[in-house]
This record gives sequence, structure tokens and C-alpha cells, in this order.
Amino acid sequence: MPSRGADPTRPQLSRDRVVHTAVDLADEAGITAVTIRALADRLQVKPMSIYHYVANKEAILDAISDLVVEQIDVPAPTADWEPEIRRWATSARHTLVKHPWAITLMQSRLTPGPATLRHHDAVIGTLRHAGFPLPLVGHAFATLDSYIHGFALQESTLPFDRDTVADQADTFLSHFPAETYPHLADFTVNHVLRPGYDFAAEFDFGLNLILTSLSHLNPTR
Amino acid sequence: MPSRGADPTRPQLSRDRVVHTAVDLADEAGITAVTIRALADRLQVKPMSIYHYVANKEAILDAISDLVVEQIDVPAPTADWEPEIRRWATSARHTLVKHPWAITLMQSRLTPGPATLRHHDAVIGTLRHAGFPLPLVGHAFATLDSYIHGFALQESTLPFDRDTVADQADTFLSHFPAETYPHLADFTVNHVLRPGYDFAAEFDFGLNLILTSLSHLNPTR
DNA sequence: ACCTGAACACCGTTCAAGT
DNA sequence: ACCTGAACACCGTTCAAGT
Repeated sequence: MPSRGADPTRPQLSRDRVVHTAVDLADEAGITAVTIRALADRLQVKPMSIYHYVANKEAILDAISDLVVEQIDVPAPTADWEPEIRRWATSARHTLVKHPWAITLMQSRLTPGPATLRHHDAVIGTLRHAGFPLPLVGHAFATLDSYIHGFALQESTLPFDRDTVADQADTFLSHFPAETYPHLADFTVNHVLRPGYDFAAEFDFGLNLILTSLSHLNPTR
Repeated sequence: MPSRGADPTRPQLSRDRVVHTAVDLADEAGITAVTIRALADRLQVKPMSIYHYVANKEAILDAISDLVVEQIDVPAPTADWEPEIRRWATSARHTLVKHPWAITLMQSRLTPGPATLRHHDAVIGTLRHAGFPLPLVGHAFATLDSYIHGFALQESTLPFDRDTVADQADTFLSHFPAETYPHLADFTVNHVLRPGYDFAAEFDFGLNLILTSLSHLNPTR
């Protein structure tokens, strides 16, 4: 039994619990809320206990970004590469939007984790299996990855609530008068703020555009 | 003359000096190095003096991200939209790679600054001038912006030195054996680490792909 | 082995004071 | 008006100690 006044129902600390709690904290309150001290609080432990399972905060950030990558569906190496790459891209966007803090975090990690490596290997494998020569794999990978990450990055900072959209036309125009930004005002009022507009739907447009062009460039097609 | 022991050659503090020093600091040592206290040190001033020119740290971050956007070339509304959009995209990539910390910062700012608005207005204006209907403007803007930001994000975390490339093949293979990640290993050793490979050059591939597809979709073409 | 208290060098920021 | 000192509530982390 615990020697101090700690909750006796408290499960034993572990690296896994530290890392998963960090993900929860980031999802709920953003990556800035992930502090050793807040983590300790939630785990019903003192800050210093965490250092028994993790080298330092950097290691926690490495771990949680790799944990997010693990959730992304990996493409299978079939002859019909396009649906597989599409499934991967869509899953990547969904995962990154669910954990917006991960986008920047992944990029700032200097040493990729095992999930990231496995992930890269699968995408390259699928393209190679479909007959893409190495230079085209490079082109395709850079283009797709840039697009997916860039889109998720934008999407993660958009206003969510449908309710607020109605107010936005007014607040938008009061802050940014149509005289100063005529095209932006026109575009916002007559397109973005119209019912039925959904930024998330734009993802498929760009993805289709890229996949279609790539399929034309695949020599074995 | 200054009343205390401060350097008499020290120019008077101003919002402009605060903001520009913040950019220098971020360029030299990353965005995490931009602290009120470090800023004060470099400006030969005490931390609290800064608050006379700026509401808080958030305001500084807002200001420096808008300052970076200001450096991006804006497209002109000519009939021949493609070279203008290309010039804009290229300039955006260059600017963002020069100030890598700005990519994430721009996205995390909730209230866009005047430079950002003027910038968006110009891009939309160019596309409209070329005859793009509003929905296609939305598609084009989302796709291009995602691609540009995503590419710059990836590029900003790449190893720079040409010298280190030679060592990378060894360190890569020792950390990520070819048995575990066969396609990644093949791609890296036989393509990425070959002389002549330049990740920055990949930018033009994706940009051409997107611009070509868009020009086919422009009804007035 | 697992967990902790005290301490250190950092943060942003408030408030009351100096010139 | 412009600048500052002292103080507060936060950080990550080291080191020496507890059970």
C-alpha cells in the first residue's frame, strides 16, 4: 500500500501513462498546457516522479508526435495505388485535425520515431509497387506531404462553430471594410459565408488534382 | 541625457525597435528565444520598459508574423495570371524559409494583420481578374496556400549543410536498417543522398502540377 | 525500485514607484 | 512621458534525500 497520503486507487506510474496523459492534455488545452507540472497533477504524482519514466520534456514531445503518426492509416502495396494513397491522405488529414498541435510538433522533431519511419516506408513502397521511378516518388511524396500538412495546418486554425458563421459577416466587414479589401470582402461574403460552404470539402479538390496529375505521369499506367 | 547609468548612445525605445529586434532574435535563435527578458537585454533596457510600447507578448507575435507576410511579393491583377501567381508562390516560399518560425506563428494568430489581409486580397483579385469563378478561387486558394505552407514547413526542418550529407548515408542506415524499412532505405540511399538531389527543387514540380491543372479548369482560358 | 522536497535559473506580467 | 524594482505565479530540471 502507498506509504504517503496518496490515493490508494491510483495506478502505478508508467511511461505509457505519462505519454497518453500528455496527448489528452494537448487535445483538451493545447500543446502549451503540456507541462511537467500539469502532467504530474493529472497523474496524482509529484513533478519529479515523471523523470523516472522519461528523460525530459523533449522525450515526451517526441513520443506523443510519434503516437499521433501511429494513428494514421498506412497504404497497402497493391497494383491499384490511387485508392490506397487517397485512403492514406484522408486518414492523415483526419488524424492531424483531431490533434492539431501534432502538425508543428512533428516537423520540429529532429529524430523521427519508429511510427514515422514505418509510415514513410509504406507510402514509398506503395508508389514503387505501382511502378513509380525514384525521381517521381520524390516528387509525389514531397507534393502530397506538403499538401496534406499544409491543409491540416490551415484547417486547425479555422473557426468551428456553425453558429458563429452568421455573426462573422458583420464582424468581418466592420474590421475589414470592402473599400480596403474589395476582393477579399467579395469572396468572403459571397462564397465563404454562404450556407453550404465547407472548408474541409476543399481537401478533396486539391487531392484529386494532385492524384490525377500523378497518374498521368506514371509510366506503367 | 539619460538619468541612469545606461549607455547614452542607446537610441530611444519604440514599438518598431521592439518588433524588429524580435524578428532578429527569432531568426538567430528560434522563436523560443524571443522572450521579453531577452528582448530587453538586447535593447539595453529593463523588461518592463517593453510594455510601454506593446500590450503583451501576444501582440509582439502578432506584429512579427505580419511583418514577415509584408515581405512576400504580391501578385498583380493582369490577364496573364499564371506568372503572377507563380511569382507570389515562389516569393512566399523564399520568405517563409528565411523565417521558418513564421509558418506556425502565422497559423496560430487568430486576428490577421493588415499585411495578411492585403495579401489575401491581392491573390483573390488576381484570380478573379483572370476569370476564375468564386468556387474555383476557393479551390485554387486553399490548394496553393496548403501546398506552399506545407512545403515551407517541411523544408524548414531539413538538414542544410552539404558536408553532412556524406555522413548521413551511414548514420541513416545504422539507425534505420534496410531490413526494417526497405523502401525508405532504397529511396534515401539511391535518390535523396545522391549528388544533385535538391529538396528545394521539388517545389517547382508540385507548383507546376497545381498551376497546370488550374489553368485547364479556368473557363475563360 | 519508486517517489519526493528543496532549490535554482528561468518565464510573463502586475503594481507601485522613480525621473 | 518614459523607464524601472520588487514581487508573484508560473516554467524545466538537478541533486540529495526519503520509503
